[in-house]
Amino acid sequence: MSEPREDADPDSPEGRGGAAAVLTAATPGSGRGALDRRRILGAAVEFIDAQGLAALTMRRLGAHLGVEAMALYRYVPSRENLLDGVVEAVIDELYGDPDVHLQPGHGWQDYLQRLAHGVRRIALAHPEVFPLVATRPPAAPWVRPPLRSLRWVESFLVALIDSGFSQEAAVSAYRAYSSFLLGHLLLEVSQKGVAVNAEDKPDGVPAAQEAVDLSQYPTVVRLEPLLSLDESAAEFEEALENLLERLELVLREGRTPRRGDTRD
Amino acid sequence: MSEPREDADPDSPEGRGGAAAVLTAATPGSGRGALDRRRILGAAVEFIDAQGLAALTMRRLGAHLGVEAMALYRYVPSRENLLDGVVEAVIDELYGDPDVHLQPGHGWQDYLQRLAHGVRRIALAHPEVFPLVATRPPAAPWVRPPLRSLRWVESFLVALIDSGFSQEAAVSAYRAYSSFLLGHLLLEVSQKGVAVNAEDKPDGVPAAQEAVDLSQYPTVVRLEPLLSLDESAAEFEEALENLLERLELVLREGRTPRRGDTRD
DNA sequence: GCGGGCTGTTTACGTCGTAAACGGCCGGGC
DNA sequence: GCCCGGCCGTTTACGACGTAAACAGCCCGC
Repeated sequence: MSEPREDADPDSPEGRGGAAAVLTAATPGSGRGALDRRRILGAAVEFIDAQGLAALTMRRLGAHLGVEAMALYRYVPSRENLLDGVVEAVIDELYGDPDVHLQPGHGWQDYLQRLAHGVRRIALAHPEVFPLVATRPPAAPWVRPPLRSLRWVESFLVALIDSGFSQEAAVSAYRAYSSFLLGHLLLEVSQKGVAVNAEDKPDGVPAAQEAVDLSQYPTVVRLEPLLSLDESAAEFEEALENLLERLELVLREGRTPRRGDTRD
Repeated sequence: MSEPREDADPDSPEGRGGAAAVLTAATPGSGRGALDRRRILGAAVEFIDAQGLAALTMRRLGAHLGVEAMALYRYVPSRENLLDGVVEAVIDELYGDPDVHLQPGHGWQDYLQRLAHGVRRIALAHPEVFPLVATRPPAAPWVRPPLRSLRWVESFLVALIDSGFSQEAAVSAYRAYSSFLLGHLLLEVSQKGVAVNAEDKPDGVPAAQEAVDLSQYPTVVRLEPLLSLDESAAEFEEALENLLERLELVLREGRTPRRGDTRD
């Protein structure tokens, strides 16, 4: 494997020893025996990480666990529900991350920073799962991916309100924060996915250029080196800090971050 | 600059007479006959809009066109390729939108505003397709959804560079803009999808509350009315203008929008 | 008039999700 | 000690799916 080596992204899976292994480690000493929902979900995450989402079928997942497909249905009512469980299992890894706290001990900015990086770590650890996190319908319309559990929504809102945000501002911040995380991480993860896919199919000829005609896009051609640079980590940091500054303004001026609307 | 006008969202499908009907209207006078790729893709978009992505199968799409499934394979090599074509067809509606221009006639801010609203209009017109736009692997890793065509990437970069952005700043702006659009629109569209799904299954009992126990989340309960408010349009506007202000700063100060990194 | 190439149909295969019936095993009541 | 009900994984089966391959009607240039 070729390591990209920007200067050691602190959120990259191998870059630190955080969460991201909680589930598979949860198998008790008994080892191979004893199916249960938790073990099935863990195996599904593992399987998707290794083979991709499209490769996950009930039969193959069963085989991966040394069992027939139908055995899974004792613990999982359907494949759809299994996928929901996978999403939940993956975001639940946040609870195992020692750097992310449910309560803000060092201010709301520190809280949001840690939370954002925790989610980013999960996204990078499970790039094939993250699109699922992004697109599965949430429990309620106002629960927004990627923070899909009520417990985190509660935690988020309390943290901000306790820090002096108005209710409206806290809700507004929740929305802005969700959009930011989702957009950045989905793009980052899918960019890596494309790179990987392109890399692991060596079609005989080193570059099987089905390439479209680039001659009509001279600027794209000229900037391709720049476009190809992976600055995900820096961009993420930059955009996150910008968002926090915006929120800081909202907090200090005590206004709802709305403009031009005179209704209230 | 155009006024936001929060009542009557200007990007909602019925709110204006823009694009979004280009493809299906492309059927020539001949009416029902004559299969071709374009007509198949148009029908697929229509089908997904009406029945949802999960309902799209080759057989059903064939039936929708009055034809057997296998007939489609004369024009479309596989279902995967069909989905790629659907994504392309949908974003190509941008070309039919009279409010979106390939070249900036009134400055880069106007250009980016129009482009953003054009994409938003498409997302709202095809909420079931947009997740596909967001998650299908793009042609190259540096082509970022939702602006997935080289022609628009070229247009974007040229517009900004001609307006005085450095090459680095233009690329950086492209990334920030893509993340912003993707995050906001994916969340907006999926929020509406959930609302619609919840609405169109009346399970006998009006509210078939499979509801989790909310008593542990008092803040969520208290803020639910606020959380349920749909302020998508205002949020979009606010975040877009904020992004443009950020870019304006970058442009005026002539610096790459990086902070705290002393390398250059 | 006729033969070849389009175009849509028929048939067929392997895989999928999952319902239903089945069977072995194991622990508690007699 | 024995038996029996419930748990848990297997077997079998069905209809739908994506798609390969063979086929049939039609129309156009010769």
